[in-house]
Amino acid sequence: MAGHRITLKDIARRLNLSMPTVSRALADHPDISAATKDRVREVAQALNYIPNYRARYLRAKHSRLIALVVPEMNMFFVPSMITGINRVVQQNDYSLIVFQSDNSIVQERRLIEYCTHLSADGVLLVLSSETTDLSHLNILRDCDIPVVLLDKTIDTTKHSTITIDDQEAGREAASYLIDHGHTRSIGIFGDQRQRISALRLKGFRRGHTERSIPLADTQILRVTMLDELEGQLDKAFEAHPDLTAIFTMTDELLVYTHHLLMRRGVKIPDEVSLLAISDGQAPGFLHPNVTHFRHAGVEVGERTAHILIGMIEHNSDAMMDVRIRTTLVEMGSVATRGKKR
Amino acid sequence: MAGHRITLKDIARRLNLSMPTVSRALADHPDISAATKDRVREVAQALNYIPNYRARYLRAKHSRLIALVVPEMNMFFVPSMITGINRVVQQNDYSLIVFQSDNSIVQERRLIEYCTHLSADGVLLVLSSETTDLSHLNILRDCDIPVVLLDKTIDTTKHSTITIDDQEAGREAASYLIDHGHTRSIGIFGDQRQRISALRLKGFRRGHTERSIPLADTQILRVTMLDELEGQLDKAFEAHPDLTAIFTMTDELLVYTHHLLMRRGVKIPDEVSLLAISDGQAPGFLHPNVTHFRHAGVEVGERTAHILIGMIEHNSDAMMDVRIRTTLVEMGSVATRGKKR
DNA sequence: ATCGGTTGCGCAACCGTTTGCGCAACTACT
DNA sequence: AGTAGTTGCGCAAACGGTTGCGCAACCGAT
Repeated sequence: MAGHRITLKDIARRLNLSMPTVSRALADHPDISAATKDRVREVAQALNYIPNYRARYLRAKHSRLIALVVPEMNMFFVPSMITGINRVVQQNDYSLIVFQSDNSIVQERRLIEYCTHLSADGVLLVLSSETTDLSHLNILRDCDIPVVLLDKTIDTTKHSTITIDDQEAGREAASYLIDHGHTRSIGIFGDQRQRISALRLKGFRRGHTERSIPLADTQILRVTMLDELEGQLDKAFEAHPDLTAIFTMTDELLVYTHHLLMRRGVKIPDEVSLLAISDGQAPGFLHPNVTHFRHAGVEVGERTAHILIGMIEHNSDAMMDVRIRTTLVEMGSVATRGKKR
Repeated sequence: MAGHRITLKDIARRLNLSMPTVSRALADHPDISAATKDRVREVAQALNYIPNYRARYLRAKHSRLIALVVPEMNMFFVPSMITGINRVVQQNDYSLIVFQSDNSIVQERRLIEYCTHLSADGVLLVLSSETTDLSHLNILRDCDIPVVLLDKTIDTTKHSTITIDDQEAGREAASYLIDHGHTRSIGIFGDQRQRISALRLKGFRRGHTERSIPLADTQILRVTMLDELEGQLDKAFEAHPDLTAIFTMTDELLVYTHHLLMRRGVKIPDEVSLLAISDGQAPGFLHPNVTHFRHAGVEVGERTAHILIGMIEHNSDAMMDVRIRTTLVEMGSVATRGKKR
């Protein structure tokens, strides 16, 4: 029986029926009598019939495929985000197809194009760090494929976007530190060409000015490559012997900063307090646990997938710009200083 | 121009050619003259022609789709494995489609079936923890879809399998500790119903007996749920006040164990040495860094993908059983004790 | 002029499924 | 008996592309 997959035609032949009848029987179409449906189902079962979705969706305009393009699988945000996306996607009978651009704009463009070849019903995109404009998304619009940008974005976007409220998170972090008496902290931020970094820094700054706490430029670390961190941190400690707190903008920065602090023998939070924006996993296994503003990847993924599926199914081209608020999770790495609080 | 995607027919009409000619021109078929090819390509470009892969592969027997089914996206192994798989898959012009079974056998079965609907060319499967037999893979054989099991497997498999050499890794770990003078260590292992746990434990045991070092059953922790770990660890410390080393079987166990040790104020490696089998990421940001037998996810993914693609393209049903050796990465968390070298 | 070979293209079938429409047979109502 | 409505099914086209084969036109060699 091998060498040939059972088709509707086989079933039809076996029952002296026509293909359309078999097709409708399996689809539970009202035109077909109950008796026939039973016979068809029985034979389909016996012959181990497996529908061919490629053929089915060739006729339909949709494919029930959703593509996700991520720059890389880092260990923090992306896996949990995929978990969230996957959950919603599977619930709605779509399949998720994952591509990785390796932070290359060339790859990203190629993959987006590939999505059109596959006739994906929708695209979820986390921009690569090289991406500076969104012209390569035009092809999606030409094909009427909705796209939602996640997490990372750039300024002039004309596309639906889900991010966390980066600026607000930065502001709250600063505010939280100041509330606990930390008037001299340093903030560790990523590549400033990325909007996400710029916004978090902007918020962090604003949090200080709002409370009229000075924030020198030497209190801001801008880390493009992770291996610069150690040197920059050394300098910051030298410039600010009185610093009492450190804020890290991402999980990557957090775990490495934590590691460096331990190596210096710095006691957390007795000597230096530590605060982060995080997905919530790393803070739980670092010691001591780290207080953070949580930015739950699963939830971001779920909401994003919902929005995309909504766009697909209601053919809506409405542009959304959702900003997800972070939530404070106190885990004891920030000590209270001075008279405040 | 919207509302209708350009097809070969459109191009053909525009050039007064037939569809087959256009198709062959774009495929660079030798039967077509260079002049015609140029004209076709030009028009295709101008009209923004996008091939429909569903239609193309309807005729071909293959889909150039590879499905990956994982139980969950934990933060350690899976992301790096996906990175590796993705690299090879993309290099070979396949696409990777990722499903998550949430550690449910029901989901796993459903997803495997779904792979057949999609006519995936091959399936990569990391078994869910609930899976105890492989009968749900028969449907893949019926459809001539090759499958490779990764990382996790069960005993009676009749399928190609890529794992690390779990038993050997366990043995080497024990041996390494003994070499460094640790004759009283405890080993932390996962759910014993999983083959991977049983093998690593078996190896750890053998490593001890080979060197005639006794290993009491109280030196073995079997952790099914992570929250049991703390209690079991307390007991072990009580039962073996002379213990000098701890071995953890996975990254999850490592980070949590590390956390608990820090909380107890245990100095690593001065008071207790720490050794792990790991993907290599966590040991780098824990403090101190952790010596481990590395089990590189990227490499596993790459090799697996290669093997699967080989099976697909050479139609080989040869069964392979590849065991990848781990490599020792010394990061200073294991101290040398006693007279031994 | 005849023949064999090449070049460049079109015809038609095919992949597996869905769907609009038509139609025979049957039922029920006047 | 005639009409109208229903029930259950088949015909054929369509989705968008690929492929085996045929064939006319042209080439150069005999």
